[in-house]
Amino acid sequence: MIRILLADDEHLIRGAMAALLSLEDDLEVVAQAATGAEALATARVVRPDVAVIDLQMPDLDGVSVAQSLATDLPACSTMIVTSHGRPGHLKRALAAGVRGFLPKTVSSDVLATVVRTVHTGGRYVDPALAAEAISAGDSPLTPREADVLELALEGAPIEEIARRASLSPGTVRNYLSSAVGKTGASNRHEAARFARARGWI
Amino acid sequence: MIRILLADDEHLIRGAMAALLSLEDDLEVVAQAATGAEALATARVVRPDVAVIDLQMPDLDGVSVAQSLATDLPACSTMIVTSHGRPGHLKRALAAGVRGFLPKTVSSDVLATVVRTVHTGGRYVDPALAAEAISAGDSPLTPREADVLELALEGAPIEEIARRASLSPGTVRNYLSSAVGKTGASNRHEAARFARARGWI
DNA sequence: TGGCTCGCATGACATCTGTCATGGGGAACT
DNA sequence: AGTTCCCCATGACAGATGTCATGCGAGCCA
Repeated sequence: MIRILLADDEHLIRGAMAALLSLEDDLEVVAQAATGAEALATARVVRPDVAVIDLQMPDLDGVSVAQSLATDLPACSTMIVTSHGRPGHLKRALAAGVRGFLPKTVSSDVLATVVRTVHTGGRYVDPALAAEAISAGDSPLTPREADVLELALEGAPIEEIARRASLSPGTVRNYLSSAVGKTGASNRHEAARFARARGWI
Repeated sequence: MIRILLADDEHLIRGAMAALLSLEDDLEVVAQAATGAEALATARVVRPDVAVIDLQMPDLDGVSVAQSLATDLPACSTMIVTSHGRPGHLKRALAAGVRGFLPKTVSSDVLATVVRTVHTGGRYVDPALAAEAISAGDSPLTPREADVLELALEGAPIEEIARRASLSPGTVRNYLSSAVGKTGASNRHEAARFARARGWI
């Protein structure tokens, strides 16, 4: 019997997935969580065999949870399911030791199969997401460029970005300018959206 | 027996919800669809009692589907479930004749209950979403302001917005300026995000 | 040690944007 | 008929932004 921890902030989805996984004879949902923190806390207590975690949750995102789980409970295999899969997430997830990565568009038997796969030490990444990740390529942004661009996402003026990044406005402008050049965008907002779509920030 | 049509682009979610609804004795999922168009076509054939539709789908969004269903199949009650509920959506949905509006954070028995409620002619709107919609208030934007702001969402420069809206750049700047004033933002990008969050565009 | 890249910063310049004043035409309401 | 609002547009000005040249120090690698 494979013991599963299920984490998803959407109660309906979580309950439904639990119902669905429980239909399988060899799978058992032993715990559920609605937030990242809750998932971590619960996992430490119930020590599941497999953790199925939603990528986007109110507090910690799925990748952070996976990272903590990897060190806390090395015996527990983590897999991530997501609605909107961005290439960067996949890369970060794999780096965090995630063994399975699926979009929610897959069918339920795929989910069950992957649970079994990761439990036996295997890996599974959705082919479509993998292809996307490869075609998106590596981020050409330097770490600081990515930082600054991320702060620019919400449309804040440069001065505020500078404050939040503890940089001078001139430096911020340089980074943004460089990022705009690298993305082929015509201004920082477009660049920020572009980088976001690629999962670079 | 209440006959249900289920539409959601996420296969996993759809299957899981179907499994969950089928656990209820008086509910039966008679059809599923992965896109808005598919949902419409299927509904015309199977004539369900209740249509449970996801708000965001690849082609038509849930509200458009609801609108078509309302004229095509007046006997069919439509309800919408969504991950990211924005006030504007709720308003549009109610105007389109939707009888139920739920976030996916609700529990499964609420879903089943609401299916029964709308089937007997009742209405149900998630209290939290309703409160949000009320507090967000009506859009203060004029139609053209909203148009222009929407085009500004992706971060395009003014000149491109002007071309796409068939306006002069000066006019675009005026609308944006007005919108920025009304939203209390400090630039058009922030204003666009703000308006989007409110469901105004 | 000498390049190399990166982080950080400044200054100058051209362009883009936000703001304001102004005005004409049309629709709606009083 | 007058008032008010919205749509559309122009012009002018200040401030924000994008671009470029330039510089210094730190870390990395051959």
